[in-house]
Amino acid sequence: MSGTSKNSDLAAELEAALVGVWGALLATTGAEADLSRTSASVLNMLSERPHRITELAAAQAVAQPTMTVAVQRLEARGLVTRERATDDRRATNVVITDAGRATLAARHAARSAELEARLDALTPAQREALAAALPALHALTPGEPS
Amino acid sequence: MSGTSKNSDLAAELEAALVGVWGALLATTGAEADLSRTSASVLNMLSERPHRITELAAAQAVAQPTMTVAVQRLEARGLVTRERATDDRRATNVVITDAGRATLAARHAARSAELEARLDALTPAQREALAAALPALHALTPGEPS
DNA sequence: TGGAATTACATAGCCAGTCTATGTAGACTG
DNA sequence: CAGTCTACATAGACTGGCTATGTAATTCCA
Repeated sequence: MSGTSKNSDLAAELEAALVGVWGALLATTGAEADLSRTSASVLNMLSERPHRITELAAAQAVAQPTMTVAVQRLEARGLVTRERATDDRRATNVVITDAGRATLAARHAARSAELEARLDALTPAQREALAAALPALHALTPGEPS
Repeated sequence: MSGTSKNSDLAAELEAALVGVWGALLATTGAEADLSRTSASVLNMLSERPHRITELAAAQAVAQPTMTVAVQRLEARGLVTRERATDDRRATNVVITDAGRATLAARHAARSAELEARLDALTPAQREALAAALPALHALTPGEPS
């Protein structure tokens, strides 16, 4: 029962652990940086290069009108700008602003700090266990490269 | 730089991994079972024993009116019932229904199946690494006992 | 080449879920 | 027994998601 062993057990325990950790992270860092998961993820995409509304909607798995409104909110907060695409005048290029990059950086810093504080409280062995599990965690996420 | 080593690096990588895994789980299992995180967590609490609105609100770290409305929605969907407490007639005991338990079971099954399928695709070594990291993951979550 | 289909986005209306402020009924207390 | 406290409900506002639909630009093809 321990060699072959039940992936379902591991799945259940892992799920519980993930719920706990993620919930704790959300509770502590989600409050300060008042960006929804979708908005934050959009900003992350835009930090690499401009994207169109439709691209963003597809990438975030939300409906296009949802993304239209989300981008409008981001624009109202000065985190992105919209520009008419020159090649296709129906389309809009959404571009991150300096303020957007700053917000993103602050959010990342807050998360890292929070997680780092929790990591500091662990034993070295526990930290090593986490580090050793990182590749496996990544492997659980097919869509995320590298 | 490797013995003492940088928890900030581990924090950053761990955050990225958690975002990925959690996002993937949400994307696949979150759609079907249309329960919010709070509602699901409430049902989970109620599956053990009935609770009062205030207890639920405190446990979920939401305001009491939020929980009142959440319970009303759950009641409208037949997942819980409310009963006047006999000892304190101001208070309400929120009780899970059979439908509520069924919903919970379906949700858990979907999550487990999804995660198990992903685990099956890993190498045994990766699964062992995840199993070994479970205590550390739990330790990252101060609020969650055992 | 001009009308039909398609595409990219916007608008409108709805719902869930969260908040603060406030109301109400029961319980407690001096 | 009057005042206060407690448990919950209601009201109003906001974010963030959805579907259905509208509009303007582009593409396609007969």
